[in-house]
Amino acid sequence: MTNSQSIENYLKVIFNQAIATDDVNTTSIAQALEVSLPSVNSMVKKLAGMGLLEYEKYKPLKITAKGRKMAAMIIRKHRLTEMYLVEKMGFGWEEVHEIAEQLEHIQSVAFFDRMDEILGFPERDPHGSPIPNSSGEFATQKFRLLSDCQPNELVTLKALSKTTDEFLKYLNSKGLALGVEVEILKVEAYDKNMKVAYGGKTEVLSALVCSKLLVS
Amino acid sequence: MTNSQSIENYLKVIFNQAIATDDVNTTSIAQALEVSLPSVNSMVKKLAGMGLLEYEKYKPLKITAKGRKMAAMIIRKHRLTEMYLVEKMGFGWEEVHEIAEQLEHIQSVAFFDRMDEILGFPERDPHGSPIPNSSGEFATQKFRLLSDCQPNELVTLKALSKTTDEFLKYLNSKGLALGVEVEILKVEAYDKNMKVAYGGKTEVLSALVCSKLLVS
DNA sequence: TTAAATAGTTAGATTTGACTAACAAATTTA
DNA sequence: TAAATTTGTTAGTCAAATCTAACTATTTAA
Repeated sequence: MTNSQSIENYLKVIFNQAIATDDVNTTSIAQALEVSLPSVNSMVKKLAGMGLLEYEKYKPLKITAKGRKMAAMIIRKHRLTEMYLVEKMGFGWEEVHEIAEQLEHIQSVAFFDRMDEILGFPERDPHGSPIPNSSGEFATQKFRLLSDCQPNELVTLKALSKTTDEFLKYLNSKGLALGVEVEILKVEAYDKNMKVAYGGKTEVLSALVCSKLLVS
Repeated sequence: MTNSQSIENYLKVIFNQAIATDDVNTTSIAQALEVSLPSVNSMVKKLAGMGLLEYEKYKPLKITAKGRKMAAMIIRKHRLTEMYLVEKMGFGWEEVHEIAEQLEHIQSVAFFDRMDEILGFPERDPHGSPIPNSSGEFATQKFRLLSDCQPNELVTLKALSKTTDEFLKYLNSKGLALGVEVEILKVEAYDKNMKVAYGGKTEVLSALVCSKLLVS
């Protein structure tokens, strides 16, 4: 095999970090994968040898076009799987990440293309993250953070940043789902708590929560 | 991880051979997995250490109850996946083995239990092989080989033994599918070719083909 | 602007699961 | 039953992916 699960996991992490900052550093990869720095160093050299990264000693890493494409295909598998699990198998959005982490390493292209077709070629996964198409391209539309919105705005919840299963369960308990219209009633100056209205009720959302909700 | 994909593949092969003969020998495992004899030898010791096999030097191997159960769970995953791919994702029965070989190593129990539920707890996979339930038990009903049937018998195709994708494509081309009623018209004494009738036509099936078709 | 802290690297060990070469036991067959 | 063949085992090697310990380069801050 030319690409092991390990390689795929590194590539995915590197790709995700490259979206934010373009340059990627070794330490952040080590943290994301919960692996030692020397492990990252040796894998990085290997990936560079495969033409997936540009590597020079002590310089920040850069992902190549080839690396970006391969990473996009893995993320495609992950997000299609999440969508399939929610839409076609009845799982909750807080249950699917773990399962998709495993399924994303399945090699069969036909399997994922069939999922894609059955789902009607969705552009976003259940958490609002874009799903790369079979060429590796995906929607780049940027949403605003709810925490950057002002009182009296009426916005729609479109996606989540940095989710965890715990956060998703919290959102379930508050009746917050993608597509919900939220009106900002008040922003507390002191701690940036937001008083909002949606689904016929009012709630107070902490700054932490608001910084993870993407709206438009 | 206490069970790697490698361990799972060994266990599956050993289990399948144990069905036929109870005793299992090292060489047949090596052939089935396309691996060297010393590789099998060292893995067998490891599996014995895990309580999945009984091993004594130069003696035939025996699978333990624990090993049998673990193997059944892997086979359950494989066969449920095949059934799901055919019934819910529109794949042909000749396409699903390869994909299921990969999916059978997914750890999530919920994923397979959900498949099982969606499929209505099927007892057999698309090739007629029994699917172990979530406790590891499965149908043991034995079918007859078509090659053991006599002229003038009317039988129903129930399952296949030793299938390959090529054989399945051959069956597709002949319009042979599970559930088809087959009447045996004549058995050629010399080469055991069978002249049979089904679906409003007659065909001549070779002894090789007849020895892979299970009927009742 | 140098000392301290952080980030990255090298060397060498470990584990897993494979391999080849050499050998030993068991079985088959002449 | 003795020789030949087949089957199983041991010893030692290798590659992948991890680790710790020790070291070097870069960045930050006193």
